[in-house]
Amino acid sequence: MGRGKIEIKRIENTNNRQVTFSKRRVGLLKKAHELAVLTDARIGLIVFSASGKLYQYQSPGSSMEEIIDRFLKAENIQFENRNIHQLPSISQQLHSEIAKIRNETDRLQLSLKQITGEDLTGLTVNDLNQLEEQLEFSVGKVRTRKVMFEHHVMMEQQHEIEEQKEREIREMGFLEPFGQILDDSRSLLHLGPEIHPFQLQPIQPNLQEAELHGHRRKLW
Amino acid sequence: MGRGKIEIKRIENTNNRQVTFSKRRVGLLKKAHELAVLTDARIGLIVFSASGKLYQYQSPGSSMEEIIDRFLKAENIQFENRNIHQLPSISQQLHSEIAKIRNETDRLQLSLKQITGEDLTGLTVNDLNQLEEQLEFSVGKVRTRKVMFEHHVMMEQQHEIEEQKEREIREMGFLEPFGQILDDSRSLLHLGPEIHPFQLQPIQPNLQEAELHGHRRKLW
DNA sequence: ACCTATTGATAAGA
DNA sequence: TTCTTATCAATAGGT
Repeated sequence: MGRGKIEIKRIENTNNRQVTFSKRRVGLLKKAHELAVLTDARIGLIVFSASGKLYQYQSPGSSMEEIIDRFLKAENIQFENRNIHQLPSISQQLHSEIAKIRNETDRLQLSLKQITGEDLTGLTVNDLNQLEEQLEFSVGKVRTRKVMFEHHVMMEQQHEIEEQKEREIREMGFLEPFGQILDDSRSLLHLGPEIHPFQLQPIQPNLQEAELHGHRRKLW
Repeated sequence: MGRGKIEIKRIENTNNRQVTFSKRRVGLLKKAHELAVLTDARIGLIVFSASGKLYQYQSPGSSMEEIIDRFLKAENIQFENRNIHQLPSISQQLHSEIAKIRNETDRLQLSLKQITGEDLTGLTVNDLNQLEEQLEFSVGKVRTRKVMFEHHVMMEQQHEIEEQKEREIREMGFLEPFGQILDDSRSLLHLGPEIHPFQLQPIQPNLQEAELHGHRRKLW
């Protein structure tokens, strides 16, 4: 994105390298900020220039320590000389941040109460119809997921059996020709040989009539 | 840089927000990598999606721990210098308060995603059964509520009719109202919320890509 | 720093 | 989610 294309490898010319660092560093921080704001991501970015100067970015309302903390927990890493300290802070900003998140929390709590049926006060008949439809949809997703699980387990067992057979055949001295075929067929099914966290493909919900418990629903 | 210009502020549409996150996350990591390679910078980048998934980048030949370590040391020095004029404890408290509320928010968001079927990753068959049960319960509540509404409307109409009759009768010279019983039925609608909190333990968000994209419908 | 031709990133839609 | 493509944004090279 400039007057010419450049390869992504170390820029040998010192001056160009420094200029590029300055320009792209700004661009990177900007991108990080945009991502954080647009999508509610929590971001921590640390940049040391070749000459050792530090630049950093953290998403609004976060401290780098908070992000690092969370990162280390997620990574389950023990970190010894972790000196937590305080960045210069504007407590007013923090307070308004807190208010913001609290609002969000309240909103979520209400949503949950409504969707669990714990609190349906204030909902119109129309709201209730929509809610019911959402719930039907959710039930469908859950059931689909369950079926997929069962299927997955079945395949797992099938695989065990196949492997056992294979071993037996091999022990009997009739080896070779079958192994490859089996492996191929497995890869077609995208089944890993080990236990994988199971994943569903996104399924487009069927907005058409779904009849459950003999209850009829209207389309919208 | 797309079909249209967008403002840098939180994207309200959930689907767009997730899509944008996925795309821009890739872009950001790429930019970080390019800066690192082109200019010999040491970079550590930590990104948590709104749903708590972790993504990271570190420049070639670095580990995130190394970068964090270096960051903390560098910050300490800077901080030491500024510390004279700062009272860390207050904003530290605020940060930890924010972290606390955010955890709660994350938890709620996950619960909502689970109950709407938008994200069922990480749930065991047992969890799914429990969830299904909860959903059936919710549907029941919603339907009951709808029935009560209908009943209420009916009663309302009935009441109209009765009053009309009454007026007619009165005009004809007779009296005697029947109203009290009907009013009682109306108070049934102000049922207090019954408690049946939905509870699946929030799952520890995991690393790397595992994006599930449920269907989303705006209810609230 | 500023300028702008070009390449790169990405929003919207399929 | 992935692919395409029209548009907007970043930036390489130059002043």
